[in-house]
Amino acid sequence: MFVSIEEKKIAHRLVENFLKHSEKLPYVNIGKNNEYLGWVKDFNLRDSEGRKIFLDLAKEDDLFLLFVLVLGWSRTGPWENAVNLVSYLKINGKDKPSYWLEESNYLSEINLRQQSAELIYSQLQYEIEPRYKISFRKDTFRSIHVLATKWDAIINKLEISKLRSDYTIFMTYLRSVRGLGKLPNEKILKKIPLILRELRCQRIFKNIPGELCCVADRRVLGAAQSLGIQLVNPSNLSNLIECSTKIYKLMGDLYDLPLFAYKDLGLKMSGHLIR
DNA sequence: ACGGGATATCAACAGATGAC
DNA sequence: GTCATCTGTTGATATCCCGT
Repeated sequence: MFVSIEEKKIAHRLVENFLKHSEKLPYVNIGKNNEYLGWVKDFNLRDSEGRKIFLDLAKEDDLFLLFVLVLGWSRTGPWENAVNLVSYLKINGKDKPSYWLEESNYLSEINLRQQSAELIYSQLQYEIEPRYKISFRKDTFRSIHVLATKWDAIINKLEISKLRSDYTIFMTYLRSVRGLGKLPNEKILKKIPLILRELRCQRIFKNIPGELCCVADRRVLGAAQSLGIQLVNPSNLSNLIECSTKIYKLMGDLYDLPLFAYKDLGLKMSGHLIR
């Protein structure tokens, strides 16, 4: 996809602005070389004993939770729900694929979900209070079960992708699994790059290209539109990759975050920048 | 204060539209 | 006609709103 000189200028300004204000953005962790360190590196949450909640993706259970996070985040609702769901599973020892493989377990988790949401709220210390009451969607649990049934295959595809240095193998496979979307037959798409982004950020797989790591969700697309950056509608895997590639060309190792944060930067910049 | 219906929100999907 | 892109619909659920 074509990147114009004007788009490069817009991106440059946005990145400058983003870096200047990144400390005020609760969801942003930035490293010494102005690179994004990843979302799961630090959720800005602590358990009752004051220990930070985060995912170490070198551990298989935490890797499983990264996928759960993505499933939760791909649902409607405040993003806090996804983070709290992952924290609930981690703190309460429900972070193993084998647990979710059992049909009786995932069905009982559905029934428990209201209590679980209240439980985790009482178990955590928040640096920033969630905006709404924590709640867990029913359909997310079925998807976690499906994830568990495909877990070995998913790991296998990741390994093959690593060996061949082609992570579209993994993406294509994940996209093909039915039941990871909110309906039993639906599939996941938009948030697939997030998985690769977090793995790249933690350097678990060292040959993941940044071009496959930018999320283009509604918020990112909206920001691009109001800034005058042209992105295709990521309605299938090839569009998604095209979109992610262009964002990476513009933003580098900050990925989609400057665009994601655009709203929160309270920008006066769009007026000057576009014509 | 409480329950039920309407509304807003989002991503995925499928059908419609447009370009060649 | 084929392929890619655009648009409208679908479905779950939290929140809002109103009557009781």
